[in-house]
Amino acid sequence: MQKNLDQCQFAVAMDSIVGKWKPIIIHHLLQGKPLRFNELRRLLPDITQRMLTLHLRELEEEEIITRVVYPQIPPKVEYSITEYGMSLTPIIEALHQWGATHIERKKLGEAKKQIEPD
Amino acid sequence: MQKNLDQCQFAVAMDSIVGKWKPIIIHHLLQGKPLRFNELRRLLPDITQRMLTLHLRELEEEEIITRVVYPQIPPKVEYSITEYGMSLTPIIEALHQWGATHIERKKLGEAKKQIEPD
DNA sequence: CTGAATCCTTATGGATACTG
DNA sequence: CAGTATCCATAAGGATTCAG
Repeated sequence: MQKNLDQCQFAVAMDSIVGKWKPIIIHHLLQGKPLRFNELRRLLPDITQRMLTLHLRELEEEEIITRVVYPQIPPKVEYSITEYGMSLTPIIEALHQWGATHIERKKLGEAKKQIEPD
Repeated sequence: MQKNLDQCQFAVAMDSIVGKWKPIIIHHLLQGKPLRFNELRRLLPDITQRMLTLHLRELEEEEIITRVVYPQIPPKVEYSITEYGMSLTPIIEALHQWGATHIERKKLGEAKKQIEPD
């Protein structure tokens, strides 16, 4: 048992969720309903097309989501969570719950910095 | 309720744990025993002094850990988890557990890429 | 022992315009 | 509708050296 096994385990897990928009994309797809590209864009008002595409490609590469193209005009593409992706539920839910609990503390911290800068 | 509240919650949570070595530093300090700078270095064989210092400073700033300096020669500094830091337990444990479960899959995926490159 | 300072490379994210 | 293609700015991480 080498000393950095723990580090590798964390690295593997973090790899799957690090990225500004990855957790929330996974979160929405974990609801179960396949979502189209523009549906995701509406759910993430501030994301750019480029970043949405990039993150979806990465999640697909990691087999966390699947991408299904319906060959029709206009194009239709649906993204869904995979079984493997569903295994991330405990992580995503823990993050979501913790964020909900501590968002106010963070906002107070930011406000304090405005008043008493270092 | 604005549409991006979820995004903010994830962002707040991710802020606390994103960083190549943050999860494992928190993980070790969550064991309860205060650790000295060089003890952490031994637990993280591949980290550089600079990165350990930087991450500890960030965790301290976020009030996830505390830093106690014992004014003596040679210097002694101990890092401990705070109550606030302990609230990250569900996230850190979920990451650790998921990584332990899926590390083999990842390694197989890497090996496959060697054989069948894109 | 516990750092700080400097310099450097790469990764990440975004703005904007264009397309089948 | 669902993307690409460029170009750019900043953040993150690392190697190395120096210091109280």
